[in-house]
Amino acid sequence: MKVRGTNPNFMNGVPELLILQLLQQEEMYGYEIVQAIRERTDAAIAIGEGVVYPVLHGLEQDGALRSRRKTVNGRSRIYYSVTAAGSRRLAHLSQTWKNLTTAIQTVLTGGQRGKAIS
Amino acid sequence: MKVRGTNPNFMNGVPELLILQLLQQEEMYGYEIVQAIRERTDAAIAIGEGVVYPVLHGLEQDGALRSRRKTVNGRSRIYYSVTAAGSRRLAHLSQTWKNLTTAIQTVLTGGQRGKAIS
DNA sequence: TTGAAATACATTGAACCGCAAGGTATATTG
DNA sequence: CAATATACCTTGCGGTTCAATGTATTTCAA
Repeated sequence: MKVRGTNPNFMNGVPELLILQLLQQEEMYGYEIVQAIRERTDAAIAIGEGVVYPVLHGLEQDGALRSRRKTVNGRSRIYYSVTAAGSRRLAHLSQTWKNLTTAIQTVLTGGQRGKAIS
Repeated sequence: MKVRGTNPNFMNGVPELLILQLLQQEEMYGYEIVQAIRERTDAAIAIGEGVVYPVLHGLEQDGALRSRRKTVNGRSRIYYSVTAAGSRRLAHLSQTWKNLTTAIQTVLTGGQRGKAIS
C-alpha cells in the first residue's frame, strides 16, 4: 500500500503494450523508446531503461520482436521491429486493454447494478 | 511474459480502485464485493477473495475504510464503509486512472509525435 | 582540453501485488 | 444428511515495475 515515486500503481503490462504499439508504427531502439513514451504522453508515463530493456529481450525471445544492429554516427544501436506473432500479440493486448478499461469505466461511472429489468 | 489465467495483466491497483468506488456508493462486506465486481463488469473482471480481503484490511489500516460487524440471518458479516480519507484517496486514484488511460489512448491511437509545430 | 552531459546498452535487488490454493465455520437446500 | 452456498481468512508463488548502478562512447561547453 506504499505510494510509488514516478509512475502510478496501474502500470502492470503497460510497458509491453506501449512498446509493441510504438514498434509497430516504426522500427526503434531501446533508448529511443524510453524518450518516445515520455514525449508522447507528456511525461504522464515515464518508463525507465531498467524496464524497457528486459521487456525488449523478453518479447524477442517470445518471437514477438526481431532485432538488427545498426551503427549510426558511430553509435551502435539495436533496432527492434514487430514480427507477425508480435502483431497478433499487440492486437490481443490492445483488445484486452479496451475491454478492461470499459469494464472499469462502467463501475466508476456506474450507478446501475447489473440487474436487468424484471 | 507468461499469459495469465483469469484476469489479464493490467490489474495492478485495479482492485483497490474498484473496491473504494463500490464502497463509496454503499456499505458492503467482502464476499458481496467479490460478486458485485463480477456482476457489474459482466465477468470481464473477476477478483477473488484472496485479493479482496487483504485489500480491505490494508485500506482499513490506512484509515481509508472503517468496518462494523453485523449479523444478518445468523450470518456474521463485516461491513466496510469509506472514511473521509478514503474518499480523498478514491478521488486521487480515480484521477490518476483517468490520466493514465488518456495517455495510453494517445499512444494507441496516436500517429502524432508529441513535437509541436515549429 | 578537460570535464560534464547526453547517448546507448545492460544487470541487479528489492518491493509489491494479484492469484490460486487451501483452511475454518455456519446456514440452506435437496 | 450431504452437498452447496455463504462468509471469513492466510500462505506461497510468480511476475513485474522500479531505482540504482555499471560500462562505454560521443558531443558540447567552459
